[in-house]
Amino acid sequence: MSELLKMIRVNQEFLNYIRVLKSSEKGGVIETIEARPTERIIGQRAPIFAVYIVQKGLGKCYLTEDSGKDFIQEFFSEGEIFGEIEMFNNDLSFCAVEALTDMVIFKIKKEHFYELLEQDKKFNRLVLKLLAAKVRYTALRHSFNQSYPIETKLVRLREQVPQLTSLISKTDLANYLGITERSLNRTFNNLRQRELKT
Amino acid sequence: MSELLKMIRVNQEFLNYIRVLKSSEKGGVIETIEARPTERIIGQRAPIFAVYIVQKGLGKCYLTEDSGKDFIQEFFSEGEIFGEIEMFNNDLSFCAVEALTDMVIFKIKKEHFYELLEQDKKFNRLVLKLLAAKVRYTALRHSFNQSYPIETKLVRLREQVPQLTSLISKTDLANYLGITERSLNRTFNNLRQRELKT
DNA sequence: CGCGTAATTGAAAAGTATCAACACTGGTGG
DNA sequence: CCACCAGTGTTGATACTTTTCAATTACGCG
Repeated sequence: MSELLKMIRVNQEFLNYIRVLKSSEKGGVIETIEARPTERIIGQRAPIFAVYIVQKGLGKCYLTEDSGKDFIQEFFSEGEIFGEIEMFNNDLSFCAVEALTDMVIFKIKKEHFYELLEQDKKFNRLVLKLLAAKVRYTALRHSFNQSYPIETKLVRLREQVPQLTSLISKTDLANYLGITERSLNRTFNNLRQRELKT
Repeated sequence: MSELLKMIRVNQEFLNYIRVLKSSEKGGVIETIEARPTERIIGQRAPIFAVYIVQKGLGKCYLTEDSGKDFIQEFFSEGEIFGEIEMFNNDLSFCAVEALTDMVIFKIKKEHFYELLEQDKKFNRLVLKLLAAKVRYTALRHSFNQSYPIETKLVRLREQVPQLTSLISKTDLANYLGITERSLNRTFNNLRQRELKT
């Protein structure tokens, strides 16, 4: 697993292109909305009428299982899109999306999203690319998550995101890793102790 | 989690369309290949020059972690495509694909795949759709896998695939669930005993 | 100050992996 | 035809990991 598994996903290339579109003559179809921390942008099992692209800020995409447990699929930041999965199969959303910080978000209504896909080759290509990246990311993360002990996962995360615990709450972290907060704490403590000894 | 999570994936709509293409004037770009059980069709971390669509048979898509553990991403059957993820970002393959039964497979070379995407709107649309379905499937499976005990997972699988153990080896089953064979056996035994008592 | 949410901890219980031994199968070659 | 082999499946005992539960503390904010 030498593959890169970013915890907080971004897609600068896509964001740039959305900005280009926004300032073009057809830019009218791209709205801008805002969200404050804890605000839910889309709910789980809800019909979806638009896609959203993060312009600024940090959000989480999570789903609540029947057992009551939450599982966080991904944290997304600049350039990441959501709501698009549901567009293609007319599904209800399988994730809820919630803001963790103040966010600024582009919003494109369903019908305009379709139009763009049909009429704008570059847009079409970027969406294909980003879907492929999502599949890859999700698949690799699942495999990694199943194959290594908690400690390894935590060490990885800290390497990537040094400010880990200040950015993301312990509760969210635990739900991202699919473990309990108790286990998260114990592992943190073990790591800390071991680091002091050396 | 009332969502449907098929263990063995199929995509009849896509397969039908590939067949239509194959018998059209441009059908020449679609080759047919075969594979026998245990044969590896693509290797992990290999460059990919074509996409493959299953016409008949059953295959598994798995990846080997540094720890030596195998993790099975999915089993695919008729109409499922693989190799496409790597096309869009010019990545090396992150999964190996291996035949479990005799297989017949359509093969479309990279450049022709691109052409189809650009020139055939319906093909383009079907690929978008199928990528979205893959994201959804992978995400839901990950969540489910992390959130429930082994027993629940097994019960689910058996409901879906009654002939489970005759179709898929215990080793593969364990690797699909991300558990050891020992745990798989114990859980099967527990279930069996409990069913006898009632 | 007081409320609610998030974080922390210990002890006990439950779940899973590890390991090592053994059984079953189908194919291979002497 | 039998002995052997490799791969797969099975099991018990044990050690380890993780969750559960409940009790406590810390923190931000009106």
